[in-house]
Amino acid sequence: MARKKADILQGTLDMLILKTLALEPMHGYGISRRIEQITKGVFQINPGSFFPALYRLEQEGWIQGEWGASENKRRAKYYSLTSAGRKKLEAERRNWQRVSIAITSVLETT
Amino acid sequence: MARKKADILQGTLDMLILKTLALEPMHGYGISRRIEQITKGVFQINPGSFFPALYRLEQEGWIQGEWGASENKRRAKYYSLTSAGRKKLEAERRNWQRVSIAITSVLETT
DNA sequence: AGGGCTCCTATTGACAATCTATATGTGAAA
DNA sequence: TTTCACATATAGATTGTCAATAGGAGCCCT
Repeated sequence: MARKKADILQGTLDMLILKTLALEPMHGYGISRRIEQITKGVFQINPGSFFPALYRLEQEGWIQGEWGASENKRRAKYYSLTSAGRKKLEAERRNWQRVSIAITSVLETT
Repeated sequence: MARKKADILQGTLDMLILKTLALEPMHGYGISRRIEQITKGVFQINPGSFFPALYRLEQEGWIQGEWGASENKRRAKYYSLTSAGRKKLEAERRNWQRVSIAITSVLETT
């Protein structure tokens, strides 16, 4: 049985989380659901990938979390983008442009 | 010291190699130089990534190699795309479309 | 003849980001 | 009281990159 293809392009998850938080602060579960919705299910967010990513981003100082309560009255950790995170997002976005253009140029070579 | 950003988006190298071989059979070194040229140096092909990738692709039956001599009379292994490889390339290409559209849709959400 | 350059293939070991699988708790609804 | 959606989290395996290193062989220059 051939192994399933990765859901998420390695390295892009961080950017997607940062971008989602650039719109508004949100708790982890909410971020993941939002990404799934916007991508129409193309990305299935796996908690085993997602929480380490959140942790990573907080460690780097790009987001910061604070415990609170969700709309459904459950305990939830709300994350918001720091100003360093905003810069990081811009850098990631530029890099994505560069890379996706490069890939496209190879694919379109005749 | 922050770790250097990956040159290549993980998972896309295989597609780039398949696409390059879809144009014409070529030896490994030639493939890597060609990708670097087309991407204007955005992708720096690392032999430590590249040769394992070639090996992988041959194992899967998507390309096949044959020893020969290069234009410069050096020993070189020429690879060509198999018909299974052609199908694989199409699948990878479709997947890339899906994924890059999904990422773009997140980045453009306001 | 010797040195250095480009061509061409290759391996080793480390590492980071993903995956699968599993775990725990809580509020609301049936 | 059972079930479901919400919400966070960890352990262990896998995989594809990376950095570093290696070496032979043809060509050119002195």
